[in-house]
Amino acid sequence: MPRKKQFEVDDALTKAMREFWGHGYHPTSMQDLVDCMGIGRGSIYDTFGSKRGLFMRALDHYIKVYTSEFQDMLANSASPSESILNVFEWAIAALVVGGSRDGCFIINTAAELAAHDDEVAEVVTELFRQTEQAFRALIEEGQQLGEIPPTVDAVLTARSLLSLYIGLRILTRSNPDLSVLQAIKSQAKALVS
Amino acid sequence: MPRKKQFEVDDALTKAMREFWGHGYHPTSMQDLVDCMGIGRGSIYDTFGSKRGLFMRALDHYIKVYTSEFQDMLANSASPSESILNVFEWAIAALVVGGSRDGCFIINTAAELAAHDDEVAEVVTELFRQTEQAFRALIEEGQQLGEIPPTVDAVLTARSLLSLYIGLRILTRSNPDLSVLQAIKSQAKALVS
DNA sequence: CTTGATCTGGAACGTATGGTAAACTATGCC
DNA sequence: GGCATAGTTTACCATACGTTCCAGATCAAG
Repeated sequence: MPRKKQFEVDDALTKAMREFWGHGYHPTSMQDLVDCMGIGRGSIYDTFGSKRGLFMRALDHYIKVYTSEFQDMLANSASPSESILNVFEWAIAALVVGGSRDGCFIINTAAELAAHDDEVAEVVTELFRQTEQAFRALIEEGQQLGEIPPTVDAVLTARSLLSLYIGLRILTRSNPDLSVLQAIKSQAKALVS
Repeated sequence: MPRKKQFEVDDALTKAMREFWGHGYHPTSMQDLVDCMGIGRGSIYDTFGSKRGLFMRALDHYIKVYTSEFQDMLANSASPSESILNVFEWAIAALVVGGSRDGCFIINTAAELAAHDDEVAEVVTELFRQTEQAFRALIEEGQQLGEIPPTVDAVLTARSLLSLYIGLRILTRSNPDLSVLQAIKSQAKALVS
């Protein structure tokens, strides 16, 4: 009976995500989204309801991708402390290899919207919390393996790593100076050595 | 001969700064600015040229105020390492005392605009550089006084403090969880102990 | 092939945007 | 007091915004 959708929702979401990620919520117009997603306005509104609805879906989509890449990175690391370093190396590589100053979608969104949008704040906070937990788990794992000193406070250090990471990502948006970014990575290493 | 300005430029700038600071560049409309500055559109355009011109002036104004407060804080601290801690305590207090999630204007601007606006990126990067230098000077001063171990790498640690600070400020925008912020402050202390 | 449900793309809507132009008002020197 | 100068106010402009709507295209079931 019904006609099938002529576009893949996930494809469209990925394109919208990239647009929002790079430019932010407010500077991205519906026309930009129509152009980059390759589908009509009507289809966007039928499928996602509103610009904000599309943004929230794009944010969720990013979290899925982000979480997935994060897991892959963990799986491909030789040890917990190397996993931690890889997180920082990965963020630096995004700048060096791609030359992209887009940073992290979640962190950009935290800065742009979270202060005045409680729903966004909740999503963002939850991911920060998860990231902190992931760092904490890696630290504790490393301690059990004996490669991270037992004197390291797992909770406090996980929170510090999160803050260092956010700082690195924000610096990336304005300052492509590698030596600063490498210093932050070194500090992350020092915290778990 | 000419009629005198009926408003104080600095007053108007302070009001505009607060508006941009709290809401960001794009979500702030000229009408918002007319309302909050208490002067007419014409006067704004005559004095500041454009919305962007006003924003850049507001950003400069913030830097003046920020730098001044920074110097005051340094002058009122008992020692270099206490100065460093006060920077973090000050950022936390802005949330606790005022309940404001506005964060730091510069850091918000770095996240919102720096990636696509080279002039903004330059201003922001310069202030980051100055902040890093201030941290570095404090560390070296503390080392000469013997309160910070000579084994601490001043450059690397200054950069880490900057990154921790930026992270703290971004977290403030979404997550008013004090224990996380206190952990970051503790880490800052640990880095210079 | 017809039918009916769904999807699509673009036209159209009302509003709000950043910016401008011009009339009006106040000031201080001649 | 006139007059040039500059500040203020108001109305306005063209455009761009997010959203809605609808005519037509496309599909699957009967």
